[in-house]
Amino acid sequence: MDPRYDPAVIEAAAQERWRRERAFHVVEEPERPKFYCLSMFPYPSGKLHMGHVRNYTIGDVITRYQRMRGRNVLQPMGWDAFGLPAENAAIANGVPPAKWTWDNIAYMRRQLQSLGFALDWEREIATCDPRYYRWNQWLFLRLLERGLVYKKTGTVNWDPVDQTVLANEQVIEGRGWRTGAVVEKREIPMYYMRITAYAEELLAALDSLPGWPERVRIMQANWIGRSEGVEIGFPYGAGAGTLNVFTTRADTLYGATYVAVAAEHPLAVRAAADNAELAGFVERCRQGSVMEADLATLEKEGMDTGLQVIHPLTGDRLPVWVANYVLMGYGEGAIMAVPAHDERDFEFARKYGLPIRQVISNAIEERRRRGDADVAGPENVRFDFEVTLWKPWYAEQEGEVTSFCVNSGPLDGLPHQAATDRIAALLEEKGLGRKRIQFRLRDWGISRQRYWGCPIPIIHCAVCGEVPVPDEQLPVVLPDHLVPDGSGNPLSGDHAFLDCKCPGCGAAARRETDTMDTFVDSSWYFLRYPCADQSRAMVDERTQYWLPVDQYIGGIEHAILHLLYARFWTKAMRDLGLIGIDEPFSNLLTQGMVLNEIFLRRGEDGRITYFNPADVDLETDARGQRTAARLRADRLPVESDGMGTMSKSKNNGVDPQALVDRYGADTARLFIMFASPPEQTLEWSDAGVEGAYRFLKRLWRLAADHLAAGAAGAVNAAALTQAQRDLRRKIHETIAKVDDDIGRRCTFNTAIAAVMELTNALSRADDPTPAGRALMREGIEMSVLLLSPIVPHITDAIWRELGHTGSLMDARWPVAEPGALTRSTVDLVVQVNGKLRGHVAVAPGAAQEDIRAAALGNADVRRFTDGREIRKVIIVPGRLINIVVA
RNA sequence: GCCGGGAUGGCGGAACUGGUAGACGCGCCGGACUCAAAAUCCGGUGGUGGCAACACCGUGUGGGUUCGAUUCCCUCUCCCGGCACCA
Repeated sequence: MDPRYDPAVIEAAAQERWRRERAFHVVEEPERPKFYCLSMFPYPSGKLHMGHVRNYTIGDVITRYQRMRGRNVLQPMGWDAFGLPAENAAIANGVPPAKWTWDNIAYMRRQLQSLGFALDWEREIATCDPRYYRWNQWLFLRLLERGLVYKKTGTVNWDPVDQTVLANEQVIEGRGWRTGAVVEKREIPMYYMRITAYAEELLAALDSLPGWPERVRIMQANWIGRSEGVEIGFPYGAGAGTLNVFTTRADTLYGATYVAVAAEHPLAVRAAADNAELAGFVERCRQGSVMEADLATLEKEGMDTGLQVIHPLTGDRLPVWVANYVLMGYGEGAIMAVPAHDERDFEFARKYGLPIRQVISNAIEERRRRGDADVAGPENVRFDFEVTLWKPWYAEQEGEVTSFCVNSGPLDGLPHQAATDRIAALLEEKGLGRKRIQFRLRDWGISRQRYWGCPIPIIHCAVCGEVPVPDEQLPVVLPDHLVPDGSGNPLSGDHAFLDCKCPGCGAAARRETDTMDTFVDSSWYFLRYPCADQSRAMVDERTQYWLPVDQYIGGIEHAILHLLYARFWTKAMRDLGLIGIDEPFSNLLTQGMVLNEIFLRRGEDGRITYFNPADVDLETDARGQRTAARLRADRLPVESDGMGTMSKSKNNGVDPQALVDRYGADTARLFIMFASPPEQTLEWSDAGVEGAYRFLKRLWRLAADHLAAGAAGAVNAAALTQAQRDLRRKIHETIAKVDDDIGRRCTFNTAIAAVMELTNALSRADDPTPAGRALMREGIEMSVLLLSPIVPHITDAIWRELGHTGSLMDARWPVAEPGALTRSTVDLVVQVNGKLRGHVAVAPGAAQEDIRAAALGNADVRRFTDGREIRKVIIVPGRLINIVVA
């Protein structure tokens, strides 16, 4: 065995053999347990970034582990190939998005292969391939037939200069990214998918996903936002219908002092028609972006419409305001405002001098008011209702402080739920309200006014209207030679695409030029890998075999949208009879982002220049504390701006290719798995990479030194010295630990640390006896097996050097021998008043009395207990004794 | 603004179910090898005090529960992800 570790040679050899043997290609074997291991497919942006390497290494470790456990494992890969960056590249370089995308795919595929991932490339898909996206179109038509796709207007960002729709990302501080023009909101017709039809199931089924992180399920539940409330009609007065609002606090109806509608609400539009000032306000509300984050931080503004509605119970006339904090997209686009008990209404009412009327009180305040001396005191002052100051208890429903209605006629004295029930009954009698469930979730608008996406299969006919493209004419193929220039969709000017015949009447007609949201592409790609070559159907029986995905791995940033849309599509396809599963992903692992330090200099003109950490040298003092950071080129200091996600704009990316070229794929894989647990953010460290490389060199040398000393026999467990038994226990404890860390916990960092501990122990062993040599061989073999999912190339090479002829990838995953794990004594910690004071060694399973006596008799312990009263002795079996003294 | 998450030595992190805080790695210090350096190997390394044995302090802030809290509860601060057209 070559004493020098040469990753370039061994990695190329292993990869070539895997390719020749089609080692990663799998076929359906119904009698074997299957395992579908899926990583989120990449957008082909040009080259891999560290986030990809992390994502796919996690998936590869799980894949190889499950394979060694005997499962039939599918790990596919493909390309989320439609989207905005291809159009941006076209604008910048004049290259057609299709060519740019396919070139990127070819390059990134080679990169993935060089990292040694066990991917079945024979199932590769790209969403920009008509053989894939024709099934987007086909399913769109099926959903259209069932009313799950429909058309209505939606609000978009409009750049008035470029005359084009902008993505949220293209709106910078309310202005268009290219033109700098103030962005407007514009209403345009769009196709929607009726995801809200599945809202109840999408919410309820979260409970059936124990393999998902709690935080993702909570985020999805909050996103769906089911709330039970009451829809209330405020009559316009002259017998002309009602203004409807939805509220979860119908019990505060008597405190409603005004009604507010969104600027887009029909009532606001009507009122603005003959009120110039109001029209101006509504117009101002139309400025700026459509993003909720922007809207939610706006200063609350509003204007009286001059219109009034009638309170359904008191008959009072309430003013109708237009308010920018009322969202058209939620509920009815109108609210009843109860300033006394809603913080936003309170702020608004204070600003515009609208009346505030208390209708909720609480027991403590009421007792104070009646002069109950027991509750009089400074600590209860905060329960005074005060009209100038907001206090959180105003908005309490029922909690520790019992609240109930006041100043509310028939509701007085009732708590929240009873009052809500009463109000609903009273309103229902009058035909002015009913209980209703409202979701925060909105239907999914899928129309995009863009070129580089899947065409929506609709034909516009002057006679027949909007006509679905017949199935036999699918796919509607996107022309691949166009080059967008940033001023609208080039499809609108491409007559070869545009012009067609109406399938209904045969007249000349025009194709729909909107394309689909790229979330559509990614909502079902995992169903297509199993049958990527199937040309006659969207999915087939192979989909049935592989689904659901047993382990899905991807970035936490997809916790809501992508995962919710994919769940919705799965359910919709199930209801079309295409698949037999309810949920697509049984287990979900959400990886954290990859960060790196940001270095910069601020110029005199305030301009910031960013420097790549690879070009910066760090200086430290004698303790290792950072003293300076200097740019290598000019030796002058640069400023650190902390850690941030690797990005082009901050110039703090690390190119995975450079890493692989210098250290090899195994070092890259090892470092990225060792640096932090997968769900946490990962901070890049060049020194850490060196450390990973050093470990692999040590592992290699350990094996080479062992082999150089000649053959070793098998371990005879019955004839070992105490030191040998201890080492053997370490070997088998490591097996148990690594199996648990990889198989159950997915904490690959601690699995690697455990093997490092083992190889450290092996290096120190220095035992030339036959038994010692046999133990060394067992230890090296186990280390190689346990590390093989993480660093498959070096372990494959050592495995062969050890004389094995079969493929390591298909070797049996090791299992700890129970006999090797037993101990003759257990070390217990002794605490006095919770502080560590001593240790005692006892036999496993020693009686409590004996443990107690050993602890109390321990000399280190008696220094702290002698002369003091022993009040209590707590014994935690196998762990510690805590002696409580006075 | 709203929803979700995070904060532990000089640094990344470990401590899994409330039970020895700092595993493993990096960095740093000392030593071996070398003409020398690199590489490699050996030893040390949370802070403060002490010659030492040892003691005290210590898991973002302030409080609480407990025999015992990095872990559970409340408060605050800062950082990160998402907010429906980036993917």
